[in-house]
Amino acid sequence: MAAKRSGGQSKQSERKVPPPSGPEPRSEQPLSLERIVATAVELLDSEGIDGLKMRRLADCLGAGAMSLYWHVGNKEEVFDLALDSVLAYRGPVPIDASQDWRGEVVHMLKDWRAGMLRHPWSAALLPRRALGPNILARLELLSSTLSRAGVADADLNVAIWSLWNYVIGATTTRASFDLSDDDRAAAQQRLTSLSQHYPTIERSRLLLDNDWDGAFSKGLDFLLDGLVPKQ
Amino acid sequence: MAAKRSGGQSKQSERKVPPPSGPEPRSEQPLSLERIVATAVELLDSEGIDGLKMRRLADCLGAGAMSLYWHVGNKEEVFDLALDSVLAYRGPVPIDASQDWRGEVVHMLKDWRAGMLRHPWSAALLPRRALGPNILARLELLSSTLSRAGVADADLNVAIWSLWNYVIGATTTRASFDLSDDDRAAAQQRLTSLSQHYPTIERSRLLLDNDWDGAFSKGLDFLLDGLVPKQ
DNA sequence: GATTGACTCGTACAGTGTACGATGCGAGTT
DNA sequence: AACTCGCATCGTACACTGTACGAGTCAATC
Repeated sequence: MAAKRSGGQSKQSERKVPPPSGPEPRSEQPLSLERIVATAVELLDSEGIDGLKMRRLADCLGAGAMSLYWHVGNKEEVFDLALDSVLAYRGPVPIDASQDWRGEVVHMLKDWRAGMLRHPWSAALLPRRALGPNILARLELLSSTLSRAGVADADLNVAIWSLWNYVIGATTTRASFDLSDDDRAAAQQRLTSLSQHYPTIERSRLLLDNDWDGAFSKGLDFLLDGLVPKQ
Repeated sequence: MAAKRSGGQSKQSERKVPPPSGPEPRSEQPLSLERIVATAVELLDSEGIDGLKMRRLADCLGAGAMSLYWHVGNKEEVFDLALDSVLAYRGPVPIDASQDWRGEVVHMLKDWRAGMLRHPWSAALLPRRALGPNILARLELLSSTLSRAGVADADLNVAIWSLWNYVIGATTTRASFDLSDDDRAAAQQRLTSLSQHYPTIERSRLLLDNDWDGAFSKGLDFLLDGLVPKQ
């Protein structure tokens, strides 16, 4: 197991500031990896995953299309960087430190999910990408917390992957099933018209219940119950 | 909650067989939705998700590129059809019927995962697509089985989504992390070089353990333990 | 023979990512 | 001052994509 993508690391270095003349008249400051990634995130937020074109991104930056390729190896790398930039984690309020392991885990995973739903494109991107430093940091936090909570080293692997799977599955699903009301109405109609084939699905209101957050929390509790049985 | 995609349903109907003259000399039988989908699956299997181009698909079928568009609305629809065609489920051997609910659930979910891993592109496709009939059938089976197992209607929703999340997360992860040995070696090296930052990850051999199947089974057991506590 | 409708496909177009090479620029070095 | 050199930018060009459009084929029907 490990991550894909051949480490890119394109050129570029620090640059002399243009003689400090107050806030530039916008869009004339030099290109930089940070600016590129930040703008890519904005673009992804507003236009979605297919809305990110190299030319468009360059336009938003007030640059020529090919200028981006000095800072970035290819479009894929832009995706990688945008994804990891969105997954930074500052940790919980440090008050309840180290007492409540379960609270910490839940907090981090909820924050993870929330962050990805704030940038829905990230959910679709995650499975295909490398493990960036922010993701690894979260996994490390998860590992150490669970270890402190008493999960045996032999089970740690399974525990982490189970939680990972749960979060990934939940966010990708949620991100792609977030519909307009019209869509929802159409889907409801379609489903009831097929209700003789799927009676239990209908009874459970599987596709109609909108309480994604609650479902995520409850399911996470169940999973944690299984992983670390209450003594 | 519901499915995306505006129902397509492109033209096409049954066609008169060319006067039965034994097995055609290959690649001269007429186009059909079935042939298109089957060939698309083959192509996806061998070339991956980016390897499916309309022109290439048409070539493989011995047809002109634009002929496909008589049977199919657009490329997206090809993806939808290929995905659902891969997710049919025949059910378990009917011997142990209805006794062992947990065995049934595990069997279906393992089969689900196995099917998707046989066609790794399907994992990447699933989250973005509509719920086809084969997927809905699996969800219905899951619902009814869990219901029989004693899960309250109020919890059914959470239970189903939890299992869904787990399966989706596990398969997409597995499908995108399936690396060559070289890749794995490189990743191992990279990780150990960062081991001071991620000590617990290293200790748990998170990225190095290759027993995906075992991890999937164990995690699934934990989750089911949480969902339906052993009485 | 004429008409119709199912089906096929060649051509064309508006994009896409990016290879390549020309250009500008600021700092050393001589 | 003239020079080189590395960083950084960008215009042009190319190969390739999905697919709109319309002309073509062919069998069944009138």
